[in-house]
Amino acid sequence: MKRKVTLKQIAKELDVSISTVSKALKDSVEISLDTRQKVKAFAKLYNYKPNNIALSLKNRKTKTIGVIIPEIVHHFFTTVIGGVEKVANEKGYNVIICSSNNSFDKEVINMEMLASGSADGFILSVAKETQLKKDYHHIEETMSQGMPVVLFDRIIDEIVCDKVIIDDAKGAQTATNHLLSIGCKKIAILTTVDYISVGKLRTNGYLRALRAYDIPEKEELILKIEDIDNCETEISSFLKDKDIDAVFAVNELFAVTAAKVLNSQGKRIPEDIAIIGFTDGILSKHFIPSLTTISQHGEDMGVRAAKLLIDKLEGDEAVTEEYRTVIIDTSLVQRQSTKKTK
Amino acid sequence: MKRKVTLKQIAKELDVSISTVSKALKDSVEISLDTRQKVKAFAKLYNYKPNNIALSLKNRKTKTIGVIIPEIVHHFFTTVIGGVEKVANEKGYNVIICSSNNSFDKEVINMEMLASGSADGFILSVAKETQLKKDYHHIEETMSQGMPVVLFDRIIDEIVCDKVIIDDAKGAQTATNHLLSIGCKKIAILTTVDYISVGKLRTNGYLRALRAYDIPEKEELILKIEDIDNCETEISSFLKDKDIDAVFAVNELFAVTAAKVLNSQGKRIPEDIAIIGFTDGILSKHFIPSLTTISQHGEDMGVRAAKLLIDKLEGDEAVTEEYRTVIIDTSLVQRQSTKKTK
DNA sequence: TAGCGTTACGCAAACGTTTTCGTGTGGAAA
DNA sequence: TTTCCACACGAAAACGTTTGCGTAACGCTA
Repeated sequence: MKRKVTLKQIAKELDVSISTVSKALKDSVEISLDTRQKVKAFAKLYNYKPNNIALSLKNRKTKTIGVIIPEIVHHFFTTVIGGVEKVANEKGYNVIICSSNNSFDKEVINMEMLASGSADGFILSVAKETQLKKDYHHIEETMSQGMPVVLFDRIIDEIVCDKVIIDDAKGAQTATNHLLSIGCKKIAILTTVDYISVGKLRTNGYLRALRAYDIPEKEELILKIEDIDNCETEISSFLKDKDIDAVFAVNELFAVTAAKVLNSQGKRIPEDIAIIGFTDGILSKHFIPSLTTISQHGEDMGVRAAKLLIDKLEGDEAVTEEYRTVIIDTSLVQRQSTKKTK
Repeated sequence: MKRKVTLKQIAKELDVSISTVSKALKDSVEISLDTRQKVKAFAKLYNYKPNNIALSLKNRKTKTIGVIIPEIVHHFFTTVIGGVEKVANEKGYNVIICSSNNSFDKEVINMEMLASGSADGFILSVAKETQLKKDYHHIEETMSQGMPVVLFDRIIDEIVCDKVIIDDAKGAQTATNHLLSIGCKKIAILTTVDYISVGKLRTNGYLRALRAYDIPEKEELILKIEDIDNCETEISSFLKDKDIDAVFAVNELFAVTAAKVLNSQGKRIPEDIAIIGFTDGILSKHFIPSLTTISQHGEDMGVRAAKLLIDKLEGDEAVTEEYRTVIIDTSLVQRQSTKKTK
C-alpha cells in the first residue's frame, strides 16, 4: 500500500530540487523544456496530485464552503444544497455539508470545527434551538474572524450579514388570497409556535390577507403546533367538526396530515374543504389529490446564497463591507386540492 | 476585521516561544504553572482554536469522512447520511458530503478533490453512469493510495473493499411472497433497466418468489423503466387494462406513480390491485392509501458503513487487510395498500 | 582572458502545528 | 569555589506547497 506521492519524492527520484519539480509542473520558463517533460511524465506516471491541505495552509484559504442546515433528511434543504453545489462547483469551490439536527450545541460544534480551517465561509440556516435560545455568539465570532456568513430561510434579524430569504408573509398572503379568491371564507391555519421565524411570518401573512378582505380573525381557527413529529393527533382534534371551508398549512407535513385527517373524517378535498400548503416537495406533488402549495424555489435560494458568499470571498474591500438581502419570489403552484368549485 | 489568532501571535504578545505556548495549552509539566495559566487565560480571551488545516498537515490525517452519493435530494440517501453522521460525530470525525448527481465525471472529480487531502476515507454509493460505464479507476486509485473505501447500496462486485448492502433479492422475494400470501396471483413488477445493480437484484428476487410458488414468469408482467423522471406515461400504458391483481415496484416513486395511475384508471387499492414498494420513505407513509413497502433501514446502513470505515482508519494491520460485507436486514412494513381481502 | 548576460536550477521562507532535543539559570551539595 | 541536577523554556524539524531571489555554469563579446 503506497502512500500518496509528493513533490519531495519526485524530486528525489529525479535528483532535482523540490522547487524545480514544482515549477516544472507549472510549466515555468525557468525550467528547461527537457526537465519539464521529464518531471511531468514522472508525475503522471505516479499520479501526482497536489495536496490540498498543504495548499490550504499556504494560501490561507480552503476553497470550500461550509453549509450548515437544521436537518439533512428534508426535501427543502436538500434542494437548497443542490443550488449551492451548482454554483460552488462552477466556481471551483468544494461544499461541506453538516447538519445541526436542530440542536444548538451541534450547530456550534459544527461551526467551530469548520471555522477552524476547513471552510472559507458559511451558508447557514439556524437550528430551531438557536432561534429559541437567541444565542448567536458562534455566528458573530465566526464573522469577526473574517469569515463571511450567508444566512438563509431561517435567518436572524439581529445579525448583520448577507441573507437570502423568501417573503414568507407575502407568500402566506398569496396562499390565503388564493383561497379567498376561490370563494373560501372560513380559513383555518396550521402553523408553528411563534419562535420559529418563518412560522410567525406566515401567520402574519395569513392575517394580513384576511384583514384585506375584511374577514375578522378568529382565535379558534389558528393552531400553533409545537411538536411537529406528533402533529397528527393535534391536527385531528383541532379539525374535528370545525366549521371551515379551507385549510392553510405552513408546511408540507401539516398540509398532508390535514388532508389525511380530513379524509378520515369523511370530508372531500377540495369539494368540502380546500387545502393549500407551503414548500413544494414531493409529498404535495404525489398526494391524491395533489396539493396546491407555495413554492419556495429552494434551488434558487441555494444559488443566490452561494453567489453572495463567493462574491464576498473573492470581492475587494468595497463589496466586503456591504451586506445584501436577497428576497426570492415565491410562486403559487395550483393543483387539485384547491379547485374552483364554488 | 481581525484574523484568527495563532500560536505565534500569542507567543509574541506574551514574549515567550511558540513551543512554550503550545505546551502550556496542553498542560505540559515542562511549563511552570504560572506561565501555563497566563497562556491559557490569554488564549481564552482571544478565543484561540488550533488550526485544523495545520493539524491535518502535521498529522497526515484529517479526521473527516468523505461521503459521495448519487443524489442529495433523495430520502434514502439522506437517511444513510444521518446514520453516518451519528457515529462519525461520536468518534470525533467530520463528514463531508458530495453528490455526484449520477454523473461519472462528477464522481471522479469529487473523489479526487476529497482524496487529495480533505478526507481520510470514503463512504460511497456509485453513480448510475459509473455502473453503466464500468470504469472504476478512481476508486481503485484512491484505495491504492491507502485510503479505505466503504461501498454501500449501489456497490460494485469487482471491487474488493468493505461493503454495506441489503439483500435486495431477498427483500424483493419477501415483498413478492407477501403479495402471494394474501392471495395475489398475477403480480406485475415495475423495475429498472438491468445495469442498475439493485434493480436487477430485486427483479431476480421477484422471479425467485414466483418460481417457489410455481407461478410461471411472464414477460408481459415485467416493465423495465429507463427514464425514471418520466416514468408516469410508461407505467400508465403498461398498466392499462392489464389483467393483474398486484404490483411490486422496486422503488417508492414507481409505487406511488403506479398507485396514481391505477387510481385514475378506476381501480381501487388494495381491493382490486395490491401495491408494494421498496424503500420506506415519506411518500409511502403519507400516501392514501399508505403503501406497504420493504424498508431498507437507511440509517442503519449509514451507521454500519461509518463503523466499518472508522475501524479501518484506526485499526491495526490485521483489521486493515480484511474486508467485510455487511448485509442489512430488510423488513416488511405492512400498510394499507396490501390489505388481506381475498 | 576578463567581463558580462543567459540559462537552469537550488535555497529558504512561509503557512500553523507538535514534539524532540537541547540549553541557560539557579540552587544545593561537595 | 566547583560540580551537578532540576527546572523552565527555546530552537528546529517536520508535514507539502509556492515563489522570490541567489548563483553556478556556460558561451559570448570586447
